Amino acid sequence: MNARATTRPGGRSARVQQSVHQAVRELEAELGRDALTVPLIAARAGVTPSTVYRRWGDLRELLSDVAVERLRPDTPPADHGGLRADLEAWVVQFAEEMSSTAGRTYIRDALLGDPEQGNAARCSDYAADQLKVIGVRAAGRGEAVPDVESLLDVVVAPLMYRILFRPSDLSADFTDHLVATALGRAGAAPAG
Amino acid sequence: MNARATTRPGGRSARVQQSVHQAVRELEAELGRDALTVPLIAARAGVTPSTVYRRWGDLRELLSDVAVERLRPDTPPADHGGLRADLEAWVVQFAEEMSSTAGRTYIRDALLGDPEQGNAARCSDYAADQLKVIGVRAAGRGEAVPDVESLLDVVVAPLMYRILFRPSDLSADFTDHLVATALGRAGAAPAG
DNA sequence: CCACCAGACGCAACTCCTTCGCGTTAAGCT
DNA sequence: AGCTTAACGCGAAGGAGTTGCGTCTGGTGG
Repeated sequence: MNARATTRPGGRSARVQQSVHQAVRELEAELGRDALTVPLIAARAGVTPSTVYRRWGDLRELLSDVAVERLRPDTPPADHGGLRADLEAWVVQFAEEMSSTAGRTYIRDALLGDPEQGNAARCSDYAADQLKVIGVRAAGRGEAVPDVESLLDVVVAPLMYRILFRPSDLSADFTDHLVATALGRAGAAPAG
Repeated sequence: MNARATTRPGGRSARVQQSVHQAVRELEAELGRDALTVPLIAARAGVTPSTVYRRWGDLRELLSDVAVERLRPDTPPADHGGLRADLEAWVVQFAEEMSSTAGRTYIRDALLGDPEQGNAARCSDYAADQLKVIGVRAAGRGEAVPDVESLLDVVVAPLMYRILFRPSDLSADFTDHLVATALGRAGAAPAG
């Protein structure tokens, strides 16, 4: 669950990680993200700051780990009876989560605090997994489904690009346009 | 040139900004990016650390400004006599620059140190400007050109998404596939 | 041309984050 | 049960980040 391979996963190490992560979430809710510091988190978690520094190396890496956890979807995508409906619903929800202030902060934290980019890859895997579930379900209905690769390129990538680089050019029906493009049918005009 | 509007652009302020930016570039080349600190940069620039903190507020915001400068293209896109050739050449060069270690670092810095995301938007504008030049040139030849919006969605976004979130799935001929898709002709299979 | 005003900088002191060495504890293994 | 080693606690030292105050520079109105 941590970016660094916990060579000794049992017992105390797991408890420390658990309590530190929980401390981050609590303090973030109470004081706001900008007020977070390693000594503060360590005190809340009941450990010494040096422990946090040794395990995570940096406040940003710790926040990156926590951010990835919060970006992990907790439920499989909803079933609306058809590929297009499933995709549209999923993209709308995904866009709302990711473009919110909190979502953008989590994305940035996940991207930034991880030199190996393992956490960023995990974020993409979360989306790919969700899309795969939708695809398998549609295939079970006999529908023709685009592969996950192209969905990532055509739907997820443009959405994330706007969230990260062009926040002013993100509108509601842009998501519909993306799904329409992905399914090879003309949809709403690009909303930008 | 700075993210914050320099209310007093003339004279001393401009000199300070100039010397600080140059100090960042020098020290980055000499010691590496991770060794940069505000006091170090300030000493090299011949100013006090408090000046840097007051103007930029943070090391990350300063690095963000410098990163955006380095991401700005210094030359217009090369003319290869046709839209497809121009696009392919530009995408290849863009991909090489952005996916390099230095390029990724600059992108991350630009994204990170800027709460307003103004620097990130400027990065996107750089790419849009280059694409626009290519488009205008092609239109002058009488070629049909896709608009910049769709090029950003179809070419730039998937590329940046892989660079940021899926660094392992980025291959050389992926760029060819992107251009082929953008120009509405089947190209190489997705390389990933 | 001169005086005034405001923003920017230098200086210095203070807070606290960050690092590191060393001793202790606990988890995994035989 | 005993051993090995990774992980944690503790404390000290160094350095980054912050702030108040005085000074200086550059823009502005008389």
